[in-house]
This record gives sequence, C-alpha cells and structure tokens, in this order.
Amino acid sequence: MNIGDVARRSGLPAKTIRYYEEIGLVEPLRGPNGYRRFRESDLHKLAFLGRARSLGFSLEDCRSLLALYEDRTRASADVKKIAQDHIARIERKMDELRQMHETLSHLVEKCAGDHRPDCPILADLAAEADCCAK
Amino acid sequence: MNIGDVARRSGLPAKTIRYYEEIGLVEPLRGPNGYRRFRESDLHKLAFLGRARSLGFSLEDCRSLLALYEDRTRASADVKKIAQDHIARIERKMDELRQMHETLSHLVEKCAGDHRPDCPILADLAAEADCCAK
DNA sequence: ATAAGGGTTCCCGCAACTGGAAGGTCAAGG
DNA sequence: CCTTGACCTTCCAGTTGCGGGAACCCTTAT
Repeated sequence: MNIGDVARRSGLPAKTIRYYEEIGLVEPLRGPNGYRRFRESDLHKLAFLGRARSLGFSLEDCRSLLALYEDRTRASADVKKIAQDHIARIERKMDELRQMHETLSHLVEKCAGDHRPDCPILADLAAEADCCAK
Repeated sequence: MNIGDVARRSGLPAKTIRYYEEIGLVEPLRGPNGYRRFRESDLHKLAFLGRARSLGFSLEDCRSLLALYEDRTRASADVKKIAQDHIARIERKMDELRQMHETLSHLVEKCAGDHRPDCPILADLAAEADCCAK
C-alpha cells in the first residue's frame, strides 16, 4: 500500500502519517522507488493511533498505549493508569472551561449589545480591582 | 516603571510582556539606557490583557477587545459578538471533552486494572470495526 | 573591584500538525 | 516518444503563546 491508500483507509491525512513515521510511531518499508510501503499491520497501528488521538490522548500517551498494545505480557493496570490520568486532565480542562463559561455568560447577559458604547464586559476586563496592585 | 515592576503589578511574566510588545499589544517608551519605560496606561492595558487571557480569549480577540476598549465610539454589540463567539468555541470544546470523557470513563470502568493483559481499553482502540475500511 | 540584581536581544523549543515549493515516478493517451 | 496528471518524495516555514537560556549591558552597594 502506498501512503494515499493508507490515508484513505485510516482516515488520517498523508501529512500526519509521514509525521508519525518521523517521530517513530510507525515504520513503513520502502519500495525501490523510495515510496513508503505500508503493511496491513502499519495500517492497523495508524487506525489505532487515530482512535487514540480522537479520544484526546497525547502522542506520547499514544506511544505508550501502542507499546502496551503490542506487549502481550502487559498489565491492564498500566493501560488503565494512562487512561485515568487522561480523564483527570480532561476533567481539569472542563472545570477551567466551565469557569470561563460562567463568567462570560454572566457578562454577556448584562451587555446590551446595541450601538451604545457602554459595556459591562469591557468594564469587567478593565476592572482596577486588585489587578494593578500597588 | 521598569518591566519587573509591571510584571509584579500586572501578574504577567516579564517574558510575556515583552512578547506582547513584540506583537504590538503594548508600546512602552524607552529610557536612554534602552530599558522599557511603562506608563500607568500600559500597566492598565496589560492587566486588561491578563484578565481577557484568563477568560480564554485568543490574543487576536484580545487585540480586538483592547481596540474596542480604547474606542469611545464603540458599539457594545461588537464586544458582545466577540464574547459570544468565544462562548460558542468554549461550548464546542466542552462538548468534545464531554464526549471523550464519557467514552473513556466507560472503558476505564470495564478495565480490571490488574496484572493481566486483557484490556477493553486497548480492545476498543484496536477495534477493526470500520476504521480499516477496504 | 566586584558581586548582585536589574535590564536587553536573540534564538531554540514545545504539540501536532498544515501548507507549500521543488522535484522524482508512474500509467495512460495522442 | 512525449506529455499530462496523479501520485510520491524531501525540506522549510508557519501556527499559538509563550518559556528557557545564552550572552551581554546598566546600576547600585559593599
């Protein structure tokens, strides 16, 4: 398989696949013309990576997950730990976003949103409160 | 004021302040020794930027917000639009995270997390389902 | 004289790609 | 045989929002 076929079948852009090779996540063979030659197992790995990425795992996590996947003697606890850490990161991020969302939606609610210049959003951002502490 | 003072009073790292100058968000004066000399108004702007950033606005949004803030003839509608667009981005991101979280927490729940290799998380990631479409 | 504690510029690096340029390869059509 | 077009290759630059560190200048105190 050439990279185009793998791209189609894995759903990953060719650029991404080349990048994954560059950082050592896949190691396709090479044909005599210099083209990458992917085996079914490479396609499989790439699909694995695509799914892991879509769950938000970092490429480093993906590397670990892939290694565990290929290791028949793995302990599922190791996989679980990576996933749980990732879940924790997601939760932190969501809390952060929730905070922002709450503040912003309150401000937006109070803003007339018309042609006049008065704006509680800007007023809040400019708040001298404790920001310009002496 | 030198950059260190402004950093302390605005809560932004000096590096960040230099970067903001580089991209034209603030324009401090310069002393004869080449040091940046910040006015109160610069400090004020930086504090504004700090607050806007903490609400998750991109630097480009910050630039627009700052311009609107300085424009006495602004329409609050313009500010509101930026904020609403940002809220929409936040909501999309939260949905994305919720999705991931749901999938991951189901998988983690099903994983024994012991010394054995069997792992539904890896099984899911490796799912041949439709990923390797012919 | 020198040491500490400011400040300055410049350049690299991060994550995870994306876009584009310049060029090689291959199969089909005129 | 030549060309066209669709592939493929490598390399380089840019994205976002900074952080780290080198190498150097300025000021003040001891």
